[in-house]
Amino acid sequence: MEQKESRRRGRPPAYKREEVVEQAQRLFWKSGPAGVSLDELGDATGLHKPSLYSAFGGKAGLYLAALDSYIERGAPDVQGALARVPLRAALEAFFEADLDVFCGPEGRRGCFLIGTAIEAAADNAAVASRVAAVFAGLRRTLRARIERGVADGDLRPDLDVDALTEIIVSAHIALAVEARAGSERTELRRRFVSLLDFLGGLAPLSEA
Amino acid sequence: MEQKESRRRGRPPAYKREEVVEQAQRLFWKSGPAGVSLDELGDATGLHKPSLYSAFGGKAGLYLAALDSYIERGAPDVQGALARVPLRAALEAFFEADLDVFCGPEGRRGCFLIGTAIEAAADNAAVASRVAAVFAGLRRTLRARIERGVADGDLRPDLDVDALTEIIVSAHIALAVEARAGSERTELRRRFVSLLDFLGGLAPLSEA
DNA sequence: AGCCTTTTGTACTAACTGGTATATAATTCG
DNA sequence: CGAATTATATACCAGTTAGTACAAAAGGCT
Repeated sequence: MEQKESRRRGRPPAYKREEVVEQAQRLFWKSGPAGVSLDELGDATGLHKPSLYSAFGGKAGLYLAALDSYIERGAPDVQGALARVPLRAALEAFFEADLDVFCGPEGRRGCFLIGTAIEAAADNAAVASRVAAVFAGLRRTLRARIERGVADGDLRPDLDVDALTEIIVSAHIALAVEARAGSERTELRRRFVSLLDFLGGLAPLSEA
Repeated sequence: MEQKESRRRGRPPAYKREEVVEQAQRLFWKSGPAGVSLDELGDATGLHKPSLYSAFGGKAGLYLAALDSYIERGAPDVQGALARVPLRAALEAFFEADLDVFCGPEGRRGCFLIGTAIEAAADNAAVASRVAAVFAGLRRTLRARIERGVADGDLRPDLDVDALTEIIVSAHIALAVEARAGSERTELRRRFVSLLDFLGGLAPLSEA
């Protein structure tokens, strides 16, 4: 049995860690890790620098926390979207979930990972390994879903699953980049629908 | 007849503008606009800050010059690659030209425009409009080449040219992002070959 | 030569950078 | 209550930032 952690000694923190991370993530997302200062982060989170420093070990640590939060909670819900059937509905939901995040209420800011982590990955091994892991995981998940589509009879069995996976991954990345570049959500939706129509047209993904 | 510009009065500049822009571009490419200081730019270009300032009007102007230089001279030679026949060879050359730039001798730094301009586009209208123009031009060029492929008999005439164009553009963007994220050139080549095989497999792009 | 124009190099500034020392406030434990 | 512990807030630091003032240099023009 796990017993509830006995209350910590000393003065209790005046902030909730997740809220701080969330605000920091918003700033990093908008301006990139290099474009945000500790002062701005302090203003936005309400924390003063010493608290930020003791809680996260500095700007790099705070950015890493924001990245982990994105990976665990903020990123598009791939699993949920891909649970749908048939395959076409799953992929449509996948791309729509992308746009929910990339063109959400905060504006057209693209993907936090693709947009900022790649900037930071060059000189931060911890970031680089997370980026690699996320891409690898996405490929694995998509390929598994497409293979299930073949098993379900949603897809012609003679198509190259790896190539199809790459097409979907590439479209995902391109959506993130073009959202960030300012494309309208409706325009981006038009594109992935056109892609799915194309794939469906040459090897119909059946409706059952 | 144009007569040679009479030599300017005053002390002649001790630098060549293009060389300065080239060095600045190298730095911006590696670390992003926000990650480079005027001091670093001064060191790398050999220019002192007042010269940089009078020639480009500050960091933003220098970045814009680097971006324009990339668009005009540094970016992959799309026209040259797409001049080949048949269509498959043209697209192969197009992606190979991408990799020449994205994974060139300077390392895996991706696409200058996709990697850095998107960071800067958010708060710089001049950058945003260039990014939009480049993407639009690339789409136009690719679509025209694919249409020619249909006319040449390289491609089944019933396929959706717009969707095909988007697949190629998406692959181009994804190559840039993944190169930046650290993927090996051979791995990236494997991907676009697999994509072209896939497209060729379902609607053979004839060899003649 | 001597004047004009333009670039160069040094030195400077005021603001900002990430990070920290220190004193104080809030809480638990005894 | 008082001691121990943890967090907060202010003030500070040394280094860096983008940008500038100014005098000297280098060329053309007459």
